[in-house]
Amino acid sequence: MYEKYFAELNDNQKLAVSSPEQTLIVLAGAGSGKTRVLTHRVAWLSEQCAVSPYSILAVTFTNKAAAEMRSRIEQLLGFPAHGLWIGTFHGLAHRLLRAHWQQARLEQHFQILDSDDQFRLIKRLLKANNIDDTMWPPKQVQWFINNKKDEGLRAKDLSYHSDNYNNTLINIYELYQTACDQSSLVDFSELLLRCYELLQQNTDVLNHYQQRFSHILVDEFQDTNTIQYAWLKLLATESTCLTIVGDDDQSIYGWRGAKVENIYRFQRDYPNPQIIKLEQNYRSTGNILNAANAVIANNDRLGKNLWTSGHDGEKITLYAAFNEIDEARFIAARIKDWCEQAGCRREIAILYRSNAQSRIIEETLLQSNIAYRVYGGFRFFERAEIKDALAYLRLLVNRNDDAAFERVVNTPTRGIGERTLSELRDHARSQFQSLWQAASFLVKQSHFSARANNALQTFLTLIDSMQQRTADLTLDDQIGLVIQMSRLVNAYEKEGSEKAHARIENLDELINAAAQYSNEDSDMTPLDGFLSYAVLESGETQGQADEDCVHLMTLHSAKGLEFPLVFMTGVEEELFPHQRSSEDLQRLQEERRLCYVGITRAMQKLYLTYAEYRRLHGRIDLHHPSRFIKEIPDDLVDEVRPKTTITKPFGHNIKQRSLRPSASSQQHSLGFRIGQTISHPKFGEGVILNFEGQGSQTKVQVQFADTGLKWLVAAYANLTAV
DNA sequence: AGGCTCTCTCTTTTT
DNA sequence: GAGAGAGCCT
Repeated sequence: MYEKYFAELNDNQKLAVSSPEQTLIVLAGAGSGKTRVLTHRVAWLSEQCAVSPYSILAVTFTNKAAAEMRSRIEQLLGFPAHGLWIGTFHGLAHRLLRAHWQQARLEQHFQILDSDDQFRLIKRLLKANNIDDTMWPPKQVQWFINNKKDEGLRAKDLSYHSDNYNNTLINIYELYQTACDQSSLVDFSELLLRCYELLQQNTDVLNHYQQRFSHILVDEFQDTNTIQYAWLKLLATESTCLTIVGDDDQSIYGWRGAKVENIYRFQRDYPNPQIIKLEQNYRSTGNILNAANAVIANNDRLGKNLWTSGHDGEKITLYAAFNEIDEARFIAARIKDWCEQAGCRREIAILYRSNAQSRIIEETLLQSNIAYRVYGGFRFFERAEIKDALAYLRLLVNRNDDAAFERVVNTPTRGIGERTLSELRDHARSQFQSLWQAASFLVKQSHFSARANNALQTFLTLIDSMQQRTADLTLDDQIGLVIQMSRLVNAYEKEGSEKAHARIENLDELINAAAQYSNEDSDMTPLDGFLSYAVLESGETQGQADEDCVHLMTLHSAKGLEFPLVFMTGVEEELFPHQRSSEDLQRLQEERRLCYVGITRAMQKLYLTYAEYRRLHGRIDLHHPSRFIKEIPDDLVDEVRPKTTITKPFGHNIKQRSLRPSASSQQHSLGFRIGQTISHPKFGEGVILNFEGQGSQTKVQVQFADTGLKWLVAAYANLTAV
């Protein structure tokens, strides 16, 4: 009778699926069937342990993971799992806040601020309060606020020091929160923090959900941040059954607040958990796994070792490209080979550390007639025109939404200039009013010039009449009419460019999206629901999976995916590990985990490529192979060098170079020698400490008296002997 | 208001 | 080198 659940599961997976323990930790290595265990466990609980789906809460990080989990569970159960709560932390928090908006001290029609909205709001606040945005750049302020919220800290929880920088940040945080509250706006971090406070401060609400959710399952636990952990801890009582699944080796989001330590902490907070390691890998060949194991072994970790019952497979190919163009051509050639041997493009992924790397690869694939698709990047609901249209809708729902007001008051232009707006802002601020309230008041007073007054009045009337005329329409008709009345399309038509044309198409697509949207089991109005959906689930709908394309994406976005053939590109110091991560041990270890994630994406064949010269930030620089390459045992790697035709001028150099770059070469170069004092037109006098490279690409390291240590390309540096 | 030039910076990304 | 943003000019 267990066949249904246990078919195709190994012993440890079976153990995890059917564990009767109250607290279960599944340490699931890459490709070890983690999602399968999670979905089977839900089905198991539901059917074998008679746990009602209503009592189960499953938490993930992305909408995609949540959707996939739901569909796989329903497939196992054979019926739709109504009542089962599966969602992202943010999605679930949002749901709770909507249901208990009063206790959460929110307005019923509160709207969600995305990162871009948040950034703009902060920028406006800095300006309005005359805060120097070179000292406190909006990006940093935003990071500070989100970071504090992720730690569960309000402005009042932070202490002032003698440090003016810090104190100002706290003040801005305070100002920002006041502005959000006044406009009924909730940012992403606020969703989590506000929900935490809701549960903490309302025992009736907390008790209700504590009793309801007898079973809580959390995926990707290594990605939880402080507030998410605290939220779970609130929700889980002594009798709650908890299953957490995670992999400390795949924690790659520390930079946005994720705390790997939460896995270790969990073992202290919940005594005697059952710990099951899933180490059998069903994805990759032995060689690939051994490489991954060898690399990750250099980290501090709980310790797992992936193994496979399959064969060793091909060795990993390491290609030392001459430069990034050569690297891209090599990849294109290997893709051609693969496809000629009956492989197809959709089996292939090209991974890179940073998005900037994709350009050369794209150009090369284009030239080689290889269809590709770049993942990540712009999302539909983040496009400017879509956000404009949505801002009109937000104003319909809530006139006090200052962020929306700012966005569309003069979009498309209707003669409301900067001076009118700044007067409006000043008045609103001094009277503690929203911009809408201030505008209504001042227009009535005929406060502005006749022209400005008129223009503002037109805008106010427009919004009001939008609301009246759309009141009884269906969601898509509502949005259609709002777009029409906003004259956004007319403005783009006038512009007439290709870009403007695409924007019009996107607006049409927005209406389509609205027509397809339905919020069955929610007490929100369709418009509230749609607006929240647009912010919270803005991506994902990347269809066209059936096209036979090579996948291009960052290492980060490759997590959770697998491909028969994988190219990991730009495996060079400075780039990977990224220069900004290589000094700090914690961050370096995260880079190494990223490398581990990258390697374990490959099922059959893995190529690692690096370029000896790469154009980065506009400069062509000599690059060393990544330290991660050295961490892979030699016997797993086949090293390939560029064909001599490509690298002729530098061939001797490349042959000479070992993977471990030799410390310092004592040779003379271009008439200079180590220890020599030279002069540079800009940097002044300095002493030559080192050389790198040969011929016209020779780089020289100089310790300048005034400006410190620098690497220069000798041929261009214009050095003169002193 | 809109377009132009100059300057500056330069990961990773989901919600 | 490229894109974003600020500031300036028309």
